[in-house]
Amino acid sequence: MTVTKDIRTDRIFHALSDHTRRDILRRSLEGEHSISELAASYDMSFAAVQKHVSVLHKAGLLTKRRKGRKALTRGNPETIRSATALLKELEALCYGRVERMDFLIAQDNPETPNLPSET
Amino acid sequence: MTVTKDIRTDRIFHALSDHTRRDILRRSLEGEHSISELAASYDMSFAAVQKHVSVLHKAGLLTKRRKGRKALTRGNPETIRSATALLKELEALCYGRVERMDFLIAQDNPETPNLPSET
DNA sequence: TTGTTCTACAACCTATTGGTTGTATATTGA
DNA sequence: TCAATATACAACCAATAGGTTGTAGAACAA
Repeated sequence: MTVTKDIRTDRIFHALSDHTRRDILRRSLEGEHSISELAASYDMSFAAVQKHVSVLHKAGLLTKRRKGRKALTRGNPETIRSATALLKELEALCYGRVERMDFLIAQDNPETPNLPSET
Repeated sequence: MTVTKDIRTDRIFHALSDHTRRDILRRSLEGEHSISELAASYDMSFAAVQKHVSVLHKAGLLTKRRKGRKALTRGNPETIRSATALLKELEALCYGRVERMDFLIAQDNPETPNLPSET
């Protein structure tokens, strides 16, 4: 995997890592919205929402088009699909391990796995 | 969607937004690895890799188990699947829009969509 | 024309991230 | 026993994130 592709992937997942941005993305996937229209829904300044839109835009998760004085945002399913594909690849790696474990069965590891306690 | 679930989702995508962490996750999905074993592969300190593992762990993307003095990491496919499911939901929203656009066809928007220039 | 709306963007502030080094502790092997 | 290994974790630092306010310009509506 190339460095630039890594950086693009970093940007996509970073953009998805904020729930306000995920919400903006959801709405932009359902239909076009102006930034001020979006901004009205959140308890933060217009500029803050504008920045969130910018992060999504730079990640390629949404496109913008001008309509008069409005900037209409629209979700870009292509980019979401590329992220989904990457996650599917990760899942596939796991399946690979399960298969391999069929061969290496009855080995050791009785210790209980350890997920962090919810905080 | 509840706040705590939002926070958990934030953590998952944040953990995925760093290519070193994605690489650690890949390897941990293929099989168990000790932290020092992982750390040997990256051009950064042991402590830095340890922090990356911690981020993945807190996001629920991997589990840890003790084996003597080693801490063995293992990828957790369950969490990856939950992230995949969320992205699939987003994609579905988009399909909804396309359908709706079939009804609202021949409206306006001739302007070209605008993705940011690659940087 | 003039006021309003919508966007863009700079400057600023605080919290978080992603790295570092250093110290402490448990486990292993000779 | 003692040195080496593996981890955990604290303290620190520079850069980035996520918010704010303020300013400026373009498009619209009266």
